[in-house]
Amino acid sequence: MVRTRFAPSPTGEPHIGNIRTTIFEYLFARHENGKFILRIEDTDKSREVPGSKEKIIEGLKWLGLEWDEGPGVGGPFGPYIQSERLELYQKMAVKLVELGKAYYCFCSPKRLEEVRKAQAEKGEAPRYDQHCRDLSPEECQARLSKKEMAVIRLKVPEKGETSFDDIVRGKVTFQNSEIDDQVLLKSDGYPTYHLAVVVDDHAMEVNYVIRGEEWLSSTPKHILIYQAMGWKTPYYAHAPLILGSDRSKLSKRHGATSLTEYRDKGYLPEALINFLALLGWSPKENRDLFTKEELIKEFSLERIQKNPAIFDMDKLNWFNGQYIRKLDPEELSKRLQPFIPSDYDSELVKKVIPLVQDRMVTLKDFIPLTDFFFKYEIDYDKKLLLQKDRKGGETREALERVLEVIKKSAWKHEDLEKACRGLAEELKWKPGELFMTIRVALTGRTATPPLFETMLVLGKEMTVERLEEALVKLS
RNA sequence: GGCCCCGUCGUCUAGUGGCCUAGGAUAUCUGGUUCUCAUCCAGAAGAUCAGGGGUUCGAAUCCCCUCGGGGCUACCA
Repeated sequence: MVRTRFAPSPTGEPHIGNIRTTIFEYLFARHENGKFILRIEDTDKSREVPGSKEKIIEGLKWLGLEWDEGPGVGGPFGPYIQSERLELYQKMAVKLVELGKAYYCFCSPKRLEEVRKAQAEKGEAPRYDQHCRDLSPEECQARLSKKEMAVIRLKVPEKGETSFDDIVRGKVTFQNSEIDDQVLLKSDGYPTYHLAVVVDDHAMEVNYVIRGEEWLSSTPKHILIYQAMGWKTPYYAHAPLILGSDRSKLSKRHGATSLTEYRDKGYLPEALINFLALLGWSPKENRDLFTKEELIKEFSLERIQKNPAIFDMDKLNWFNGQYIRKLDPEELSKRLQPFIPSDYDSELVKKVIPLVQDRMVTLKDFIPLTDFFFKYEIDYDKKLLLQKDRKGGETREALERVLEVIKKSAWKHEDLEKACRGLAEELKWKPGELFMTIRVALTGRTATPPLFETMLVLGKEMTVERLEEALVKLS
């Protein structure tokens, strides 16, 4: 059975690039009727950010990427939080030492620093000089019992090569001589990522490791650990990175990088999933709009792209607009709730929605598009009432006639429009001209939903009031 | 610097030796619909397939070199 996992480290906001890869992990697991696991990799105490674990969980829930095992839902291989599994890693690290595949290292950070500096000066690659690699077991025991600080390092073979068959990249080979003797267990008793990820993926029976390309060059270290332990290696699929507009790794300065930010900016989870799934992966079918279910049906690892993709906000906006338009108005009003003040009249909101559904790109657009429906006073420059070459006098006169005609008209779209068009003809105004003046009087702006729909939602009383207000402005 | 990965319209991509004088989407522009703004519809422009060599009757597709971009190079993930 296929088992994939998302293994975030709680060091900040859920990054949109990781989330894209997570979507791949999720879609693949679902496509294969496998399991999707969430595991928190909190092995670096110093970088941990309080609350970020909760944010990650909240973000996944919001996106609808439900996990089968992990925090909150449990599972047969728990706990799913690495800081609660320390003993396991320690045991495994010691076992590697006993197997002769790893060794204790007593070098101080200061010495390591000096070694690296010297290497840099000589133009050599910075790496551990294997100073402690051949310490005798007796000496190690002696120093350990004196409570000397130590780490456990991987004893990388000096010769040979390590290669693997990456599902998206094909065969990738590294010379063992190029691989550093990686620290596996830190002096504080915590594992490094490299140890923890292998131990847990094995323990949790994860057989498909799908992750970002930044991990490609550490994969041989992981394979070496699997081999040292005599464990079966998983299948690897390294997905391309997501880049910013300048082609460097997507970061803060390119705009929003956090999942929660997109939620707060009014993006729909279904739009985000659709958009992100198509960054670095493409379906066989030549179309863009896919529901989560359709993505699950279509997804395959083989169609993951090799080259990195640039995050294009314009296209996300297009997707979001598409999904907003598809929403049932009732549903849209639900989604809008976090974006409108709680004292807004919900009945009025429902009446306004159909007028702006085609005009919204994000949920956040609702307020700026419609605020004039919800307040009594509107503020605008009276010049907007004056159409090209029209004087104040004739405009006032026109508005007076509009008032008159509207008051007499039945409060129906058809009748209102007929009355106003008739009036325009009588006044020898182009309908558009007259409509624009009315529009400004009613809304304070020049771009709005269609005029008569707007009137109907505004109501007769408010319509009349605002027209009178405009007359005052013009006097 | 070293190692590894990558290179098709601005962007996301289709393409796995002939269907490619390279298709779709988005963005841009133009036109239509229209009371404005959008939506919607139609159309245009936009890629000498990074460049150069091969292989082949034939290459975006296979090989080599060059160039360019990216990732990694921590007791971070």
